[in-house]
Amino acid sequence: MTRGDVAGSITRAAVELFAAQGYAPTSVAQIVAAAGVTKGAMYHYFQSKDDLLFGIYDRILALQQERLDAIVERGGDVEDVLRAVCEDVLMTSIEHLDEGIVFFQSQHLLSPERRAEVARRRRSYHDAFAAILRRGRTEGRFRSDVPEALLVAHFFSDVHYLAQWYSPEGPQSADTVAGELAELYLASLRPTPAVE
Amino acid sequence: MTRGDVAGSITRAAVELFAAQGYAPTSVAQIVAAAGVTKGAMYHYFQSKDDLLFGIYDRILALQQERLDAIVERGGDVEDVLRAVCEDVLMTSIEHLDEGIVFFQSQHLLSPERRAEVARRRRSYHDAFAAILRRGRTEGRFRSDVPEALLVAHFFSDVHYLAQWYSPEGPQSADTVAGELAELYLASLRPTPAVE
Amino acid sequence: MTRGDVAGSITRAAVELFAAQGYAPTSVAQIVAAAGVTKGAMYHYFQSKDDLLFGIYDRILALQQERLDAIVERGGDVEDVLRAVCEDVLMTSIEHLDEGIVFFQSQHLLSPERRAEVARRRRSYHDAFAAILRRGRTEGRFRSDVPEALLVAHFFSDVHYLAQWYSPEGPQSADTVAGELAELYLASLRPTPAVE
Amino acid sequence: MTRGDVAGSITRAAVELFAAQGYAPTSVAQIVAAAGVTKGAMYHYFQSKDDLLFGIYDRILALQQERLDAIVERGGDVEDVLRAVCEDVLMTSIEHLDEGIVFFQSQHLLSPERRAEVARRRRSYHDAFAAILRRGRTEGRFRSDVPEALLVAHFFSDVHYLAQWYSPEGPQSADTVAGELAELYLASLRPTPAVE
DNA sequence: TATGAATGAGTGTTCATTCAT
DNA sequence: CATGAATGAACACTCATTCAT
Repeated sequence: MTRGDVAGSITRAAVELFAAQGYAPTSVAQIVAAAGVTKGAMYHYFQSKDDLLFGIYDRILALQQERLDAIVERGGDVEDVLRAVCEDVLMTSIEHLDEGIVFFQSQHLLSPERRAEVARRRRSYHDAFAAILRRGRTEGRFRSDVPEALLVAHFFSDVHYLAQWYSPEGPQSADTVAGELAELYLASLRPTPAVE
Repeated sequence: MTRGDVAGSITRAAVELFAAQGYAPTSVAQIVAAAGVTKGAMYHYFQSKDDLLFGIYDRILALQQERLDAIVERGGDVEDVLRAVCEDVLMTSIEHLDEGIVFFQSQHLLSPERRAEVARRRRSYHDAFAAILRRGRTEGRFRSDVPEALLVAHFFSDVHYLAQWYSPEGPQSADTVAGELAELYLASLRPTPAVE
Repeated sequence: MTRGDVAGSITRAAVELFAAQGYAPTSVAQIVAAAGVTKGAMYHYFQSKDDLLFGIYDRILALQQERLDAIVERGGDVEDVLRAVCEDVLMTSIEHLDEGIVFFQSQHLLSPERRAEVARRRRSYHDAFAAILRRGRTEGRFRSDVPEALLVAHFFSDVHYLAQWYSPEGPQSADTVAGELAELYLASLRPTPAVE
Repeated sequence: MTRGDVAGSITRAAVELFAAQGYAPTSVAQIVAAAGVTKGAMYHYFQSKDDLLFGIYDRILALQQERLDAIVERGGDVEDVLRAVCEDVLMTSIEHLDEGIVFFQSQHLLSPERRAEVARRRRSYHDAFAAILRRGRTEGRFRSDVPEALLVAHFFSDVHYLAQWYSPEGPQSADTVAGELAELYLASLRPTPAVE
């Protein structure tokens, strides 16, 4: 392994182990053994086990915010933008299933300060998502009879839940699943006929 | 506390602590202190910390299966049945938010045998839910262009996610949220117009 | 089980378990389960786990002292008496192999007072044995060139060791082994030729 | 204590405590206190309390096998060889009385795998001893009217029993006792007169 | 006599982290 | 940069014994 990739291989080993066993039951000894380095080396690159965990959150949050910003930047028809965002988030989540498992399972194990930091960044991410919904509602394209927060939650629940049931080895490809879930979400957003 | 409720008070304390801090970081000492009993007493009623955790799963699984069975038993229009089931599951989940947090966060910490037992019972629960979807599709009431498993996941994702965002102290009542999420779900199930 | 045999069945279960696993690793719960009684019942008949252990020593010591006294009482040629004693001790030990294991393995686990009591009674037992040796030496029948205590130890070592190697399922019967070991012992006692 | 002797001082403390109180009643806390180290240090060098116990067996078994092999290697008159072996085993046992106590008292407390390993090595040690007996019998020097296994047991019973009665503070020196016990053993091995 | 829930001090063991080298 | 011996506080769990019934 080339120098400089030490931190990377430690992070990779950590994600895999945290996803498989959970954060708490995974010992630092297991991580360094899996990464093929010594404890001393790990503590050279990371200040603590918590640091390792936060690093995972940091990467995912940065990645997702960046991708969403890029799509919004491109502009276009609001439904097209939303569909693109949804499919992209879903695809990205499927590509990083392990990180997703860790993300949703271990939030409460972060140190309080870092949990707050993660919450802040997720909120700002959800806000960017909500802004698209708001635009669609203003344009009369999305239903306005349910609270915005609930619509946001309704989408991210699918993202969250992917790791619980989706398997890359299963019959459905990642794009298919991403497309279908996005479609279901958009279907539920369409304004209901006047009578309803 | 009345005599005989020792096991109950231990379980209640455990649910609360597991939900707030996670299973692993919660010590048996904390649980018994919160329940106001001694370690010895706890180990008189439960064989292990894992036993305590499994007890929580056991109760939720039994409760949910029972409620779903009762609604299906009553019969009626398929959409009405499905809406009733969805609202009931969502309401029940809101009433037991702590248990829900524990349920989805700590599955991997159960002993392997018990994890398998939980998986088996959840599968049978999801199967009963899927049977309703199947009936609706046969009757032409629900869309047939996405896999059944994905539709099941699309619903339970909302149930799962409730604990992540819903707060009883928030502006929305439990029934409102349950009604709205059920409505969004049913909206996404309706057959798409021919042109789509 | 008839009333009054409760203590007996507890003792039997205890001997078996102590012999198989040792005193310390055997829990009171195991003993009462094996005996088919409750803890309360056990503590009705025995004051403590130590009491149970001492009961085993008490029975063996009483039995052996009694048998040795009876044989000495009968009198006769000193070598015949000694041979009879040796064979009897060996036979009795084979009949109570489990008790023997417990006896030699768990002495140090008795409470100090009881350990002293056991030591006292063993000493008096060994003294009675030594008295026979002394008579044989006085009569010029046994060698006098080694300390008496060593001759006593040389015999009881065989008794002690039986449980380490003898199996009732093995090829040799109890009497054969008892006879052979007694013979070896007596052979080593015979005065050495003048030249030595 | 010089650095690097940590493991040694732990082992020494353990032998002493195990011999005095038995394995089970001796706590790891007692051992580390006696050795003047912390629990963490102990668990750095030993995987478990059982590991500590097995280490004691391992050393004795290796030492004894080695010494016996060396004596046999030298060759010579069979009775001289046997006497040398017996005296050496007895002397070594007296020099390591504590280890001997632990050896015979705590075998059943080893983990099953390790108990099997100890049994295997003791058997091979006894086999080497039996080979000398066999040679003596073939040469007509030792009696052939009792089973070989019983002759082996008859010797090791004395070794085993030493810790029960011999005290270095007593009147007899180690060599005297070793010499006398070896002599008694050899006396019992000599062929009986023709009439028998 | 007998029960069994309850005690509480104690057990062996783990583990994130530190620090002299 | 990296090591690995050492720390020490915490952990889940056990168990002989008691006592109200």
